[in-house]
Amino acid sequence: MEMELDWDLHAVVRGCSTLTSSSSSSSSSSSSSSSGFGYFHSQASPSSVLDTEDQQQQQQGITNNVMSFSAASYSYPFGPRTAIEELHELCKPFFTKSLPQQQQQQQQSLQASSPLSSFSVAPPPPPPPPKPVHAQEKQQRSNTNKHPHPGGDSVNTPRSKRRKNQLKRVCQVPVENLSSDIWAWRKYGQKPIKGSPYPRGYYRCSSSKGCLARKQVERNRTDPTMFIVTYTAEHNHPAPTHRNSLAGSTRQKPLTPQAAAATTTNGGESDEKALTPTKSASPDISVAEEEALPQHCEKSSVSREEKEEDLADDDDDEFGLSDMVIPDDFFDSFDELKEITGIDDDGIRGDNFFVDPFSAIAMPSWVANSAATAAGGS
DNA sequence: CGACTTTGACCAGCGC
DNA sequence: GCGCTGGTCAAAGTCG
Repeated sequence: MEMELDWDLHAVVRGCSTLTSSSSSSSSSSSSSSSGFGYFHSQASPSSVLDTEDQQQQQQGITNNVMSFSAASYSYPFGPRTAIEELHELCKPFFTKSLPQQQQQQQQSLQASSPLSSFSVAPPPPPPPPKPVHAQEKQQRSNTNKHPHPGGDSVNTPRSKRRKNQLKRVCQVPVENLSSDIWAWRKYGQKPIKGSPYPRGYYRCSSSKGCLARKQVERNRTDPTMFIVTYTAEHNHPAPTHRNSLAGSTRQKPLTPQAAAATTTNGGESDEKALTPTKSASPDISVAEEEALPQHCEKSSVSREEKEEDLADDDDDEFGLSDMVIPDDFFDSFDELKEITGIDDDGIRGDNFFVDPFSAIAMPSWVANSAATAAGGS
């Protein structure tokens, strides 16, 4: 049942940083090895991404450009730092550059052939050649074409609605991976998406005011155990070494009257909301979830429709290659871990799952919670 | 008090 | 041109 779905990952965003810290520190303030993410600077990455992206799209569409990241890096808690670094490494290709097509394909085959595909580790991406910044230019252009919003929060980022052909990176992230992002994200909106029973959450980088980085998170409509994370724009600042004051805090609020009402009046997302006992209505995954390491990442600058289409088309592909059958395989795989770490089923499937050595590295408890519920609930 | 989530409203992009 | 849809804003409320 989805009753347990804990969409309340809100603050999560920050939680990710936690995982970077040593296992002893579960609080948000933990320092992360974020340095590893320094690569996510805006200038160079977008362009290369775009380039690759365009190529990929032209050559074969984006459907196959999937990178798989997984809990693999988490799988072995021994050596938090290493795990983190690994994580970062895994994220690199996603954040800054696209994995060479061949590699990605290899990756896919790898995944497809492995029962534990979700745990396969993407090989570190080769250093991409420096490229001109097309993506940003594109975005800038698009922004400048619009009227600055009266209440706009940024001087150089006029309010822009849909950004046609804006560079995007689409990732499929398993619930268990929804935590490993060092960036702090702040939710600024949520909308039900037509055709999808799940709402889409909108997040922006909260680390820096001027940062244009955004991400959208929505549950995969065909596989609720997976989340579709779409990254837009790039961070224009170094990765935070630590999160803000509220980092790691999960705003678990009781169902407010308003939210309660919302649950009954919100169409598509209503069921999800209704299923959210501990949260007000936040069907969408929290940041943490989203930030999770990308299980499957695609970069695309395609328009919405195209993207959705691709995603839809990818479903087969993605599932074919990842076959994220989380429930059994996933937990089975943890049985061994369980043995090693000494945590019990409750620890694994429950809130404490990621609070163990493994979790300390990988995810905050809240993530575990949401992940567990999501995996089981859907 | 600051940062966050929630949520309704606004508005631009897009298809017809 | 119109309507639908998605992306963003901002007020209100929550939390530490």
